[in-house]
Amino acid sequence: MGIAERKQRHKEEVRASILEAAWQLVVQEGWQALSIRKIAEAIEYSVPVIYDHFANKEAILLELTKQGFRKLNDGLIKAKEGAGSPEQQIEAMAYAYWKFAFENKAYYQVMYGLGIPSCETVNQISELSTFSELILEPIKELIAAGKSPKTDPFLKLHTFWSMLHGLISINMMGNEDKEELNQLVLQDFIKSFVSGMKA
Amino acid sequence: MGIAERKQRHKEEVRASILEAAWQLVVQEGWQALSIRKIAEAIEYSVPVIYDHFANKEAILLELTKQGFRKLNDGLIKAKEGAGSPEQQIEAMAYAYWKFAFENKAYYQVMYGLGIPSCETVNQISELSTFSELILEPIKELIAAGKSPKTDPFLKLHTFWSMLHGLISINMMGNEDKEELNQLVLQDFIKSFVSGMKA
DNA sequence: ATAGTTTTGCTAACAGTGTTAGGTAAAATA
DNA sequence: TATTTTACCTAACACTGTTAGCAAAACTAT
Repeated sequence: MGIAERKQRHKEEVRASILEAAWQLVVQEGWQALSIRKIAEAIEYSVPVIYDHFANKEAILLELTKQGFRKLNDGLIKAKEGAGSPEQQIEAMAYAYWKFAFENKAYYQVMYGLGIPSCETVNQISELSTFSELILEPIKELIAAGKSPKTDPFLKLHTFWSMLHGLISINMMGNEDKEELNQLVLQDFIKSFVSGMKA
Repeated sequence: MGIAERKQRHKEEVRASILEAAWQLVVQEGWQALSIRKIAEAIEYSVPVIYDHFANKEAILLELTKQGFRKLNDGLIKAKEGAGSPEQQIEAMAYAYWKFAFENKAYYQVMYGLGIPSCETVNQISELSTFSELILEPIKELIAAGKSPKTDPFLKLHTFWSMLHGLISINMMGNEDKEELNQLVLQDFIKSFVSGMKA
């Protein structure tokens, strides 16, 4: 009965090739230029085949965002593991986040930014991000060791993430001449964020 | 020779009606649903007439973003004028910025967010924002009055804006149940931002 | 091996998009 | 009144996402 399994395997291959082709197109031409027909041409199948694997174009984008979040999370986990103190952990993760965004601009733009995914889609996604859990721990440690142990860690988490996201998204839309400045801003922010919890 | 002027006036009326119809559609159905044909129908003209007034769809969006920036700047100026000390000015402008974003979600999404305008377009836009000039002054005052007068005001400006933008854009994509939290984050941030410059 | 059934993949279409070429009728000018 | 300019529209082109319906291939059962 290896037939069914071979078919299954083939089906998954096609599905994977759709995602791969889609990703290639997004990287090469930007997500705006992504089209079902181009994907079909790339995988050497006709258009309707794609709809046997994905309900619609948005589902493909959603899958790519999931890939992006997985990759981001991997990077964050590694950064955290490689760091020692809570401060260093936070700093390392901030840099990892920053690095991911700029080494994978296409991913980041699909993950946030573009208005394409509907609201429900975004909510599904945000659950995927383990960023919260990863960074909440060192934040709590820092607060506990500081002089204001009543500080709300969720508040700080939210501040941290917002700042990081804002810095990245502002940097992504155009101003490529100010990268050094933003490096400084990132450093400045991390420093003041950390010291703000100690005090 | 009032004929030419009457014609001119009429042309401007049509142009204005295009922008108004476009704006209506963006507000009602979101910017994704905006189409040239819908605009044409709304203004009761045929499609090509629109191209007598705008080079392409993007030019219409660009004009809307300009309107948005004008409105935002007006709000910021008023907020600044109504405030006293540098701290209060910064706080008032942050709230004005926040308020604008959520009372004019469509504007804010066209101004930032959506990947539609090309990079050149965005660069044209960012010059329009007088946010920098407005907020730089109280930042400088605050730094001068503080204990670290060597602090780079541009750095602080950048930090401030990034944070604000990040907070808003994260809040805009979905999580409408956490508005109170984000209000707190905004307060928390402003506080730590201001005190960070005094120290 | 043959008949029937499921799966697989295609062509072609629908409805929508931005954009433009080309023509007509009205208006202004001579 | 004749001519030129302007205003405007119809129709098309080249795309987009999506789907209905059909032909051929592959598998199953007799």
